[in-house]
Amino acid sequence: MAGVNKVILVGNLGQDPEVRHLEGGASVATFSIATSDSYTDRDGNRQTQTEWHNIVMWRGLATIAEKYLKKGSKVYIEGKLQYRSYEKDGVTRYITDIVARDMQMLDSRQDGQSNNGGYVPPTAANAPAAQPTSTPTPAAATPQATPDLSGAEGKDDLPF
Amino acid sequence: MAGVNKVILVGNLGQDPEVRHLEGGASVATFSIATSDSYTDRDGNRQTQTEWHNIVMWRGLATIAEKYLKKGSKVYIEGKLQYRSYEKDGVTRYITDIVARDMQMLDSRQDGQSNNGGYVPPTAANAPAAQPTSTPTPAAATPQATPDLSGAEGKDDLPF
Amino acid sequence: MAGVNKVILVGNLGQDPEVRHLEGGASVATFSIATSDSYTDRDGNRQTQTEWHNIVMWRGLATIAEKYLKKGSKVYIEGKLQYRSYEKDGVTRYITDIVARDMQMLDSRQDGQSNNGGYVPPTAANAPAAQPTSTPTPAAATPQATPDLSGAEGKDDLPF
Amino acid sequence: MAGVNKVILVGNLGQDPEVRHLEGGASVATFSIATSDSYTDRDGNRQTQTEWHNIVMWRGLATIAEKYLKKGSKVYIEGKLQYRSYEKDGVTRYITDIVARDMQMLDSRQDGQSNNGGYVPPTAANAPAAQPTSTPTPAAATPQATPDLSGAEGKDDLPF
DNA sequence: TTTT
DNA sequence: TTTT
Repeated sequence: MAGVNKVILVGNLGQDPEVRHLEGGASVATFSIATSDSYTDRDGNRQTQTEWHNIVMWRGLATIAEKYLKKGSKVYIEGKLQYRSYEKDGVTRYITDIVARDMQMLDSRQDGQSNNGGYVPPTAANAPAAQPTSTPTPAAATPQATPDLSGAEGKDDLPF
Repeated sequence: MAGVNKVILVGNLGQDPEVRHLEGGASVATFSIATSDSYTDRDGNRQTQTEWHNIVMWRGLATIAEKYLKKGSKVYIEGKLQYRSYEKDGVTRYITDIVARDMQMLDSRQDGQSNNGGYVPPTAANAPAAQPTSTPTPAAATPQATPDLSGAEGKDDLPF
Repeated sequence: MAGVNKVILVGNLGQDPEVRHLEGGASVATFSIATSDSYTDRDGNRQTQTEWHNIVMWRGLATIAEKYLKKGSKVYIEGKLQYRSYEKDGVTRYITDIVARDMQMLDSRQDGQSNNGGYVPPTAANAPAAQPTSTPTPAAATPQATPDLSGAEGKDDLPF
Repeated sequence: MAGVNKVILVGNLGQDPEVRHLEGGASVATFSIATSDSYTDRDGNRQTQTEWHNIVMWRGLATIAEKYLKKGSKVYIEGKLQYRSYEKDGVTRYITDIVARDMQMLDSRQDGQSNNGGYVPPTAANAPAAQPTSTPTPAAATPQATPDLSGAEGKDDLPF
């Protein structure tokens, strides 16, 4: 009954999002993004450490991910940490997911065009806050990640 | 057409929240909180710099602020920066607000009790996520701050 | 003597950074960046509200800003809120700055190249964490603050 | 070669910090903190989901953790995600750590006093930002977590 | 394993 | 104007 659990990432997708459409109508997108840290070690050498984060997006965000994200895309993601485990071959595996609730595409529109040769609808490509537009319909659960009512932030305010 | 505008604060209220109930039914709470920074100046002296932030809470968050926050309360606030200006005596004044969308009370219940001698209803005192419970009905505007449907996060999800 | 004062922004520069080199050897870069919020008003019309943030960068960050940022550049900025005022014509003006302590350039290198025709040194352009290299002596810190309780964000999902 | 990897948590320690003093002189504190999420399930029942986060603190932060944190303490933590793995019984185990670079104690001094009956030195108790005091010298690594140059925040600011 |  |  307490707490703040917030993750903020900016990184690039390691592969195209994998999207599953659940029975209840909800969809989930999963993919990983890399963030890198540079530092100078005790010998004065420049080192880079890369971390790969498992991202999970539900519903509206999943739809946007499916449409607009692909391997290499740079994104801003805000979400929360969620830990889960499962049994496999008698061994328990532990997984850490970042369940997104806000996402921003950080590739310039030009890049998108030059990269995939396709036309990217301005409204979508520019979509400032890629948050679920569809209602967070309580969806079918899946064994691996929990539904998020994602993308609530900001979408709601009226300026006056 | 894009962007992230996020503020995260932990500080103490400088005064009791001031709450206004608007015609449309919405309410707004305003107050300021202090955050302090310490650093050592070039003369080796310890210095503290305190910043006072204007907080604006709408609807459900305003109600919670009215009920549970008071001068001295320590809070965690997540929100966004919003700038506004108004004319007064022929001079334009500029104001910066942090419009909250999530709030956490950081005073222990014991403290509350010892401070005000009153009983704090567990359900309320414990309110884990002090987010607006009332629906973010687009509310009546005010000349000075824009309504935020604040506290949207998380409030929406159903786990399945 | 306590607190968290953190701002996270992703936006585009409204103009080239203005850099001043101070007597002591330090330099400061200032510029503004825009973040936009979209929402649907009560008439169902799509509205956008743009906020312009004053950014201040010191020392190493100022140098990087001077070299690599220009009007239109997209950046991630982490910093803190700082308020100041000054007298002008007998009127006190209030200013809100975001003093950066981390910056990330979010334009693809290709973009940079095509935009300014210049070669962007990989080490700099890629610099993952453009943080001040020079440093005011980190001083002794010690901790502690007050009560707490709360529990807000993300309170929503279920793991399966 | 770029990225943001940031975690912000507010939660309570599940046990006293475990501190190890390494040969090189550095120390590491590890402990876990809980954050909880509440939501209403489809049957209208209030549910809580708790996540346990592994926290790693180096050097100065470790020292502060050792001195001031204990089971039940409420803290604000800012850090980064770091993944590691190790072999055990022929099975590879994966661990996710949050390497802290800023920490704030959120328990009131009064609470601390009543809890442990001890006197909390004001200078220490008041320390606003519990950041590593020791220089971020790339330190001896340990098999399980990489050194963090933690405690960068604020180190650069000049108030003017 | 914590908190409320 | 708060906190420590």
